[in-house]
Amino acid sequence: MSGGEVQEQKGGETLYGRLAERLRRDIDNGVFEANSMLASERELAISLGMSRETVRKALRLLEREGVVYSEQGRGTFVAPPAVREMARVLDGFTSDARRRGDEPGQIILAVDEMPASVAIAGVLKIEPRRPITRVKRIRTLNGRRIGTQESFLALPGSFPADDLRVAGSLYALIGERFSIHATEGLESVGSIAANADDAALLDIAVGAPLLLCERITLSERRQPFEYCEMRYVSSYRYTARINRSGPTRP
Amino acid sequence: MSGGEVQEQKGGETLYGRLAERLRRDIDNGVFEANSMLASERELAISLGMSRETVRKALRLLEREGVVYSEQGRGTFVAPPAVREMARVLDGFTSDARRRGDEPGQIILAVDEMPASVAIAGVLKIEPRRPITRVKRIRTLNGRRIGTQESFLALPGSFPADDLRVAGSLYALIGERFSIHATEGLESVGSIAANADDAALLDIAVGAPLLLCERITLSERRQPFEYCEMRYVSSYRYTARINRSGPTRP
DNA sequence: GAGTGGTCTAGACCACTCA
DNA sequence: GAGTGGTCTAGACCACTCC
Repeated sequence: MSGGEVQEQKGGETLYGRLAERLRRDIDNGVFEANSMLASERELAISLGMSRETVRKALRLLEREGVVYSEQGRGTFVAPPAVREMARVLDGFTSDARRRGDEPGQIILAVDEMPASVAIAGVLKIEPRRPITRVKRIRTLNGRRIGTQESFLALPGSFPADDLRVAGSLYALIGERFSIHATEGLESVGSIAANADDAALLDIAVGAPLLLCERITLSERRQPFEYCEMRYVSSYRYTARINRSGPTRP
Repeated sequence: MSGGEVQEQKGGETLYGRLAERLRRDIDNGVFEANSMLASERELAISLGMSRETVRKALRLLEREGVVYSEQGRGTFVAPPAVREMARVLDGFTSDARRRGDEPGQIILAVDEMPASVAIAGVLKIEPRRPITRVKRIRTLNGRRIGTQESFLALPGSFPADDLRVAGSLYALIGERFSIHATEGLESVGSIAANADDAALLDIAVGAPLLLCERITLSERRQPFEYCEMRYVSSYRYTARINRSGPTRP
């Protein structure tokens, strides 16, 4: 048994991560045809000089990304391009938009401190009236106004609006300033009619249909630190890949 | 090295699946407090008589479900209840609603065959004018009409509306009848104003804001077999847990 | 029956956190 | 430095598909 031998671990990445990256690139570049079979896990392991479990980790990663799919007893196959091109994660407005080749932007309307209302204190798990930071912005796409966004943040301190203008991304600023890193969140979507504020900010009629997205964002330690409400005009769409895996009802 | 020993594999499930189930149940029943640390992977492995990798598989499964979270160098912790109760997967209208304790229902308006339009043939990757099955339904929640749903299905054959009434679930019927099993899909959401049809079916005013959801559903072999358009009244909401894991841009 | 993915093991080293 | 999760290995058995 030669369990842990040398393990070169170069480049700061993992072995399976590098293999996944390489396979992903090959598949994107059309080295393999859609639905064609990859080499078997055992073949890959032997030819690359790594363990089969490591190959499997790379393949399971690619499967979760929608790049390949495996079937027991048959093999591992290249997913059709339509599937591969699907947006993979809803990781926020900016990258969602960038992924589709659009240029996102923002207009910062306000960054101020206010006492938490009972409702917001409830979702952020803090005491009511504790000071929170409010950030109100207009989201743009290729210069066009497509929605408003209002964030309520429970943070150790506040920051001036100019810092956000410089940083560009709210999450990047919060990560750098307060060492709070967003990991996941609960999102909820629905529809709503534009009110007078929305109408004025987005240059639409009162009563026009808007896409309403609410989000509670969690830190690494799973503490909610942001409640966020977004209202998008109907031309904007929000896209995601959905896994239908049996969760055994949480 | 006694690699593959007896491996009892009873009950048709996997070892790590049963461990995950047990931990999930204990956590739900409050055996552990929120944010409290679980036994370490090594301890669990020894005390349960299984390998550490198997314990890890169970923990990674629970982590993806949002039940626990791990931090390198610190330990594995119970996620706060708010996180655990988050809807885990958007696995279709019915279970999304059931998870929140509501009673979903449907009114089947039409099941018929029609030639595929160019647009639908495009997304389903079939030739235009090939016959497809159309299913139009009204979705209800606790008896109230909350939305319309129109599915366009590329199937080897059709079925009478009564079969769908008996089966209850469209996916269950398709799985049983044609051995096509839905695995994942691309969903897109936006907003739209109600047209005359929507208004009549949902008993709302023309122009009222609706939540528009489109879905392309894929089979196990990653062939698209359904294009589906859903329109929900604004009181209905659609909820999901979002992972913010760096995907290295697909 | 040959080949495939799915599970499981016993052990190793590494990176990290925390006292 | 003790303890934790993260990675990796070499090898085994099982369930499944396809010929």
